[in-house]
Amino acid sequence: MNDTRPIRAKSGTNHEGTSAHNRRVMMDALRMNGPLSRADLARATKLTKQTVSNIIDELEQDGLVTAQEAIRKGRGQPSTPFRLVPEGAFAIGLQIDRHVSRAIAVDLVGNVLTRAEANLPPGGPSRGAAVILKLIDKVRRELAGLVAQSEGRLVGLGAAMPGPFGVEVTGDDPWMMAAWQKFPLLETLATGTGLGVRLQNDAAACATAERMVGAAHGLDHAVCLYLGYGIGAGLILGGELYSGAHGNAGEIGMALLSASGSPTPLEHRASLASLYQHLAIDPADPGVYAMVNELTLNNDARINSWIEEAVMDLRWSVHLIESIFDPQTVILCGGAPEALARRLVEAMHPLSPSIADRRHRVIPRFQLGMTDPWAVALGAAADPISRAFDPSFAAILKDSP
Amino acid sequence: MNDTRPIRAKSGTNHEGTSAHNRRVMMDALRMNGPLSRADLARATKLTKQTVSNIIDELEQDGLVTAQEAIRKGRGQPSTPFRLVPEGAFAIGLQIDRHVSRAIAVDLVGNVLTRAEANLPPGGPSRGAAVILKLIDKVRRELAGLVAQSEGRLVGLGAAMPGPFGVEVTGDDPWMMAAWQKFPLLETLATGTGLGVRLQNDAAACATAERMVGAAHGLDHAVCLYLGYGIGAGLILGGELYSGAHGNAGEIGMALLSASGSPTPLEHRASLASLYQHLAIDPADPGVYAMVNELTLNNDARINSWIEEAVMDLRWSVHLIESIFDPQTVILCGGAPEALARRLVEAMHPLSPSIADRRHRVIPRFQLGMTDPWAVALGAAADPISRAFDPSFAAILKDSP
DNA sequence: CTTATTAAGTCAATTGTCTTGACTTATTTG
DNA sequence: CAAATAAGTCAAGACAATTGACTTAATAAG
Repeated sequence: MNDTRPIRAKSGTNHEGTSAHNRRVMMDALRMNGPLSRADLARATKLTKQTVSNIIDELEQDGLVTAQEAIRKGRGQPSTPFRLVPEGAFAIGLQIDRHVSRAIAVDLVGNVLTRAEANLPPGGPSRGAAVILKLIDKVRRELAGLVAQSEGRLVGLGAAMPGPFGVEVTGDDPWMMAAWQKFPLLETLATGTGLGVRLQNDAAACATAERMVGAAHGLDHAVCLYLGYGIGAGLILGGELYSGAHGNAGEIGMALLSASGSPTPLEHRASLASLYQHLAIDPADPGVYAMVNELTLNNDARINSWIEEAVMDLRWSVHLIESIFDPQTVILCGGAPEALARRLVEAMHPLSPSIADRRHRVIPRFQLGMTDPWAVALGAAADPISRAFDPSFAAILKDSP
Repeated sequence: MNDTRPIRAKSGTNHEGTSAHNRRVMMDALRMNGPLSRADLARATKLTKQTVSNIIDELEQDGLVTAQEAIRKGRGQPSTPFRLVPEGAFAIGLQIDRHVSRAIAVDLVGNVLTRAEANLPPGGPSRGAAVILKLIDKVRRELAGLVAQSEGRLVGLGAAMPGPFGVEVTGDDPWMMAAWQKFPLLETLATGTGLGVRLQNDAAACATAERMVGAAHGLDHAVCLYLGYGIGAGLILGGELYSGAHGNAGEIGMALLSASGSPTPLEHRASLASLYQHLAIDPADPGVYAMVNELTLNNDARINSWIEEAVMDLRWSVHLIESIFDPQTVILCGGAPEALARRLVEAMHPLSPSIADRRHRVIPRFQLGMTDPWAVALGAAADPISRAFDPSFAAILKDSP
């Protein structure tokens, strides 16, 4: 019996896993509910007062939470609410887009401290990598200037770029995304910055941002429809970001709009790329965002006709997402100019009847999320924070670090 | 500060959570890899030999694992492999279909011990509930006759029926599924049997079955396309069944086949319902399964024309699933007669090019799973087993029981 | 054939973390 | 001012994993 096949198994856990989880649960409770007393935390987490006291002491010593003024609220000893300390941790987020890269520094609660962007030189990573590293360094030094000892509290670097990953790019590739795909980005960033690095696609990053500080805050099942140069979905399933087997979950842009005839990917119709084509403008022009915004505000006829078309496809997408994921809400977020995004969300009503038409619904089926060119970078930065502090199955297991 | 709003938080954990998790991890490792020695388990789970020894002792005492003969494999003391004891636990599965109900008893490793089916009287649950309870009781007593003390080892009752749940049924409803939807099924089953009961839709049940003993065994990301009277998808995401916010995730049958024009739900074209309509036969006839099977084997022209149409829609579905979920594989399973399912899987090739075309792929993109009218009942029974013994985040937390 | 080496598994003590129950503190109510 | 109530602490205890030395049983090497 030459038994060399690897044994596959989930990892076990031990006391430290327990403790790590409980710490995360405390932080999560404070993030979701605002300041809470130790007694509140004990009730909410089903741990004992004593355990909570010990953990809160630890977190306070680590500079992650702090006590507020005691509150009298009836009989009994006044309670001492604790809250998260924003300066308790920082993370850097990096967005690599087709012709621009953005870096951002955020704190524990998602405040943006500093940010910077740079145009990416043509030619892909061969020259772009250096630009990116410089950009990260700039943001990092600015952060260090703003906050003493920020370096020691940097929990990681999150990167986001358009997906899909691990697939040969076929067809035209004006922005050298194929080259970026092949480039050892994670290694370059890790060695270049000395930080832990993770990569996700831009839709997933947006979902992470919406979950930390946006419309998906506190929701365990939400889908973010990211309308950017392409279109994708970021999936919050069961309280965690879902990435699929190869990090490509949510690539709804590839979904085909009909089963027969000449199948058109959603992306060819509902995406900024299709809008640019419709308007016959150059997407590489740095002024497109403002231009589209203004055209939208001016009720431009070509924009309107595109919206009319796109809305049909977006309604279809929302219906599809609701049927397949059964989420609490669908959020439109990401790279579209704000005025356009608003118009789209308005124009979507009425939505197609779906399984999501529930009688006692309180959260809207479809809503507008962040419309900010920085949303992806913010989400990229939110990822390391989330990995470091949010409760998750993986964090309990022994093989996570 | 009248603070009566509920505080939402994840629950903490303690020693028992740790221990429960580690027990589950052991069982899971044995299920996935076959018999393993304590030393193997220690390496695989990253726990110490000593811890593994203790846990295995416990599991052995509980009758869940047992030692096999020692194996000499080189230097050193021979190892003693342990394996799961099938008779260590049992569960009952119940399928409520449109005109028939099936009950099944399975053991810890998914062996079917006994099963029975009964036609459901017309009129929905008012008369059907009694039939179902009698059916469960029959299977339960047969199980007790086969295995001494099976009652004490029954971990629960799993029920499966067509979804979606919590939605008004509109349109025609020949099988009173609306009445079943409103009926307090869980309560009736729980009080009628004294067992813990959970409900899922039939596609989810199939996925659970495929994961325990079928094509999804050992996979963490798999989607089961369930072709039955309707069509749905059972989702294994991140190693666990995903049900969405309201238990309706995977209702792909409602997905629309085109974004514009007159949108047709997938279900209207790719489902046995559509086949029956195409063949102009009565789906309530208990002989349909055999009839369709025979027609398929006889290369019937009407079947072939339906297949030709359906395959286009199924290709679209697989492409959609791959784009959105990025799974390791897609499995066709469930209620279609075996010959038909085989023909469909063959006819699906070549699949539409998708993100799932990876260079070093070993698991097929699309494959045939269980084609057995009992698959849904089996999956229903697998669910309590999985809940009782598989590692999961929920099992670690304090509020799970 | 003897000894070294290797690996599986056990024993007993230790450590880390949560729990328990009694106690202290601070406030409101009557 | 005493009783009631709630927050929070203290110290001991319980539980489960870890540690390191030890035992057992096999093969390999000289």
